[in-house]
Amino acid sequence: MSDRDSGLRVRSKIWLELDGKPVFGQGREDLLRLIRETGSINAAAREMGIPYRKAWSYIDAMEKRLGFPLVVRQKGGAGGGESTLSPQATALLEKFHSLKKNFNGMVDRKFTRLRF
Amino acid sequence: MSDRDSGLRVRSKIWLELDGKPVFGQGREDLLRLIRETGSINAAAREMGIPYRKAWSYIDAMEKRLGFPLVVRQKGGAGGGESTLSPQATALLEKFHSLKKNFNGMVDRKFTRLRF
DNA sequence: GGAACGTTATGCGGTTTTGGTATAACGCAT
DNA sequence: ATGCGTTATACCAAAACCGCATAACGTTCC
Repeated sequence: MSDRDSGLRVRSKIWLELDGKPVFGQGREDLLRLIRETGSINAAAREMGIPYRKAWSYIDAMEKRLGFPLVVRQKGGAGGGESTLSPQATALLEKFHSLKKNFNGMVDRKFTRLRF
Repeated sequence: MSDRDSGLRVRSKIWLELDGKPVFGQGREDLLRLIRETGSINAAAREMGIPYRKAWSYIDAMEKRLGFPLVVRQKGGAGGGESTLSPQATALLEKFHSLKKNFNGMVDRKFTRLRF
């Protein structure tokens, strides 16, 4: 190592775009995953530490861009309502997880250790 | 190919952080490079299609976080003034370029071609 | 020596985007 | 019917953004 560590760290991320606009990334993956676990948009938002409003607008924006439903919502009913993932959302989650896993592994091995 | 192309594209980027805060990435690299080429913050901003104000605040923020000068400015003088890159900025540019080249090559080969 | 010029540097309103709170709608259980 | 907790939306505040305007500066030209 000829370079002294200056504290600069290399970071990177991967996401999905549609027509040049971001549509799915780390934060959205976490959100969908928590909705699947908790069965509630509200609970998922709380657990992520973001306001419900933000979680809802995330979902709304994703669905509008993708053109198919990600979260099937039921308002009212037992417990006030609930939300589950659509089959397409589950599939997307699975594929993105695999993609991210490969990406992170590659990046960690080759780049993240670098110092400037 | 079992999947039909839905238009979703995989994208990724790499950048540098200091204390968990982003400090240098693609946009800043372009900016510094254009300043080196044109010898002017103003001209660089124009060429990037961003307001001078924004370019200036980019540089200011970077320098404050890094703790050393990136752009040596001279206001007044022949042509009204000029700006050149500090040796440290040139070094940073070179290192980041190399890093990005490796990163992009790897990503293009392994991920960008994927379709969802 | 003085005015002009183009650049750096900074301030200021108006505009748009984002965030958070408050409120309505809903439907099962009691 | 009433209560409850959720989804959904309206509304206002806060923050980021943009463009314009202005000042400071030093060489060049007259």
